[in-house]
Amino acid sequence: MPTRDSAGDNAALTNASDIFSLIATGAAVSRSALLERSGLSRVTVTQRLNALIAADLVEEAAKTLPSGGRPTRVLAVNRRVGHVLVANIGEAHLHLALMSPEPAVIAQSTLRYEVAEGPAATLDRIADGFRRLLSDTDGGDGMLLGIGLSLPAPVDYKRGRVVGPSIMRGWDDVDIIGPMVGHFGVPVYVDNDVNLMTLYEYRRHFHLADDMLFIKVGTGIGAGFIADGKIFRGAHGASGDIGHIQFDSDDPPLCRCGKLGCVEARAAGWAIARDLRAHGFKADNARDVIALVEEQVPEAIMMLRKAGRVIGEVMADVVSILNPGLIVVGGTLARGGDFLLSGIRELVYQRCLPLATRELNIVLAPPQADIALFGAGQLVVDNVFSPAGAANLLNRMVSTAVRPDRPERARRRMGRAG
Amino acid sequence: MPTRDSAGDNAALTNASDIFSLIATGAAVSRSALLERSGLSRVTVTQRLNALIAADLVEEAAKTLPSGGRPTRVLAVNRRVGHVLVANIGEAHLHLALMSPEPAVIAQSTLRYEVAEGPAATLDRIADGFRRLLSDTDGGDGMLLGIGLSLPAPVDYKRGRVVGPSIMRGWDDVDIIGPMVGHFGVPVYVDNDVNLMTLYEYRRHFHLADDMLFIKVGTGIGAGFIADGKIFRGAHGASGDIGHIQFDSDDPPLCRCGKLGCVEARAAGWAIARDLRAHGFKADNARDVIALVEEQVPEAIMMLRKAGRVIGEVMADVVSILNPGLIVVGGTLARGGDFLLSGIRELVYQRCLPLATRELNIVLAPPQADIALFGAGQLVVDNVFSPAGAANLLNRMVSTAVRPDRPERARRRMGRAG
DNA sequence: GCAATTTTGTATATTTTTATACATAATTGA
DNA sequence: TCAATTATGTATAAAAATATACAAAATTGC
Repeated sequence: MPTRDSAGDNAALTNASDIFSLIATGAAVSRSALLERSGLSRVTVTQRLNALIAADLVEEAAKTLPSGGRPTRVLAVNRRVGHVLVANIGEAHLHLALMSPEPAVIAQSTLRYEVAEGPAATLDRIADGFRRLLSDTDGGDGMLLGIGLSLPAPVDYKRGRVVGPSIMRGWDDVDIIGPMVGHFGVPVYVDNDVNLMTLYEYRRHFHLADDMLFIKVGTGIGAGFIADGKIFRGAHGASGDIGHIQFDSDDPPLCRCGKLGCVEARAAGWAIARDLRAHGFKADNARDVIALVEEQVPEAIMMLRKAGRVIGEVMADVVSILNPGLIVVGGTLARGGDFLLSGIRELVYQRCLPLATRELNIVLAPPQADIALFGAGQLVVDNVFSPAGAANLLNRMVSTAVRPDRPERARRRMGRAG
Repeated sequence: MPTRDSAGDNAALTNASDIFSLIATGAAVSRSALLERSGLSRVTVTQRLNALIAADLVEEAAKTLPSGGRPTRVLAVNRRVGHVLVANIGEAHLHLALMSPEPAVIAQSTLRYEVAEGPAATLDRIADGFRRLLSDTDGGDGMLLGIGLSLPAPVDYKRGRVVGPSIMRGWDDVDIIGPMVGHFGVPVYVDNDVNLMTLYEYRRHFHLADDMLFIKVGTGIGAGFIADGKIFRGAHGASGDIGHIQFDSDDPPLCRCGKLGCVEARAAGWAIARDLRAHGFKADNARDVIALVEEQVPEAIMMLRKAGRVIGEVMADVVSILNPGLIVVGGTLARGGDFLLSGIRELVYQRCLPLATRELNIVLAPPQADIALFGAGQLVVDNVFSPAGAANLLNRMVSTAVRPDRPERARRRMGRAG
């Protein structure tokens, strides 16, 4: 049986991971909520909470909640408990960031690269960039909690690998997690960029809903889905591939995937840009299309409205299949606002039975940059603060003796209870 | 602090609900697995397990597993621990059954009724029928664990109510659970029949898969979906409504729902029967269609193949959206075998990208009657044996002092350990 | 036939948790 | 102003769980 003092405090700390997780995930932010959610006795909750407070992992917020008697003290994870590293791997850029657990950007950098460099070299550049971010910020507060990577390709989440040929040439079935864990020795998570956008929109803006369908309409078209509060990924990480659903029409356009009549070939940014070029306009991508719409160019507006109806057509099928209560539309073309949304709504309300649509909300995502990057941060935090992740994290903390920075006077403020 | 003996045994029993749940759900069926899954110490596991064995809730199977040393003893819930009551409410029949927890039928009965009788009268008839089943079998072993009801309409599972106008006229937003709980005082679960079919097919035949899409092709067409081992129901219980997805064609047929061109209007049993009648054949429903197919009537075969392609068309969209690893086709028309399946496969493999289909299995459900009824039984058992359900169940058992029947000599075989 | 291995049984000391109790703090409303 | 209410703090006895240890059972393989 280990003697008291440092080893004893460490045992108390690792024993408190369940309380830490409840606070860190927001599932319980007061002593009474901890009592209720943990199933432990009041004395044990106090003992474990005191261990977390003594270690500066948890703090009592200045905020209290009125209760009719003594006010309830709100608890929160110390924001200096640690940080996460995230990267959004695009087709031409690597966007890296060091973030606090909110997640909020502490520092960031953007590197140009080419897919042809291949995954090994790219992951090394990302690792180098991460190290530079850490050294530039003097290592940030506390410890590195984990790393998140976003990719514009289908990802088998469990295996942490890109699945199938995709625009990320050379990345198919490549181990991404292994090298990154080798570099930093922390948990690493990889996911598809639309899934990460979906996660972030949900957690930041729509977390009160049980489920949410997110449609990303930009250069390409994709969807992410939250079911019972969690991302739904499908058997191989390829769910939400609505851009390549085809439907018949006269003279169906050829898609980049090689099939005829795909939704993407009709309504994606690149397809609208193509049609605008055919009308003599200068447009290469979704951003150019939106610029023309914002200039009130009638042809651009007409094509965006038409794209809305095409997207609405496939949305109607999705609504029949998934029965979502909320649809959020984001991505570059979403900046077209009601020009896009009205077409989506028209087809969805026209095609679906009333049962599926009478309580369905279709809204635009709030404008914000780098959503996939923030989604990667959110993914890391969600995993690291989960019950299993918290146990692992506290074990890591006691074994490396790294605690959040804390002034001398605060050290060991609380003795062991009971 | 309660004194020992009866009260002490009861506390030991309710304290053992977590162990009971692990065994009952099959998550752990040996002492070492219980040790690993419960997180408790070996002595505590033994103490709680002994309490369950003493109460005849759990038994050591004759079966053992070789381990290289002393063989591992397999544990199982005593099948006399209790029973469940289930009802499949159809459009013209009520099919009731008393089942053991496997679930397996102990006794059953079928009653004719009319939807127009309304929910209150119908639920009373079901309650009467349930009481008759109980009295005919002398109450069955142990206690009544719970009740499950299957309905051919969208069901908001959390609220236990039919949602929206449906073929169950008069049932919209009616409280079904309340009256049934009032009658029997046990947990009651209500779900859509296709969801229950999906659950049963999954748990009985395909439980090793992470996800499964089930298509019921009969009089109507509907789908159920298992994601991460659980039924996915959508925001209002209306997911899987693929029968009313429309797609364009010349002269689209009118559906029963009032829209034009629905999948159901083209490929459901009633639609094929309509087309066969137009060709002079005598056919009213899916069963009649299959009878003609089994007689090798060319027109019936041609229409079934065509229905397969229509269903395949919509399945292709579903595959793009959900990325399932497995599709199971059931319902009356599934008895058409490859006449139906070949069309489904043709369109799915043709329409979807290789990533979505290269590891996709499309199979027929094994032929079995009353799948929705068994699904209702499975739903009850899954809930009652869950960690929370098991805690509730053991509390109910100690408060009513009802235990599985047990001979005198086996009583209190094990004293309290430690 | 027997040693090694793995599972299961039982006992006891130590640690942890819970139950119970008394007390203080900080509102809230009459 | 003060009693009532709710949250939080602290202490102690009792109960539960864990760690540790020794032993027996039932294979398995040489």
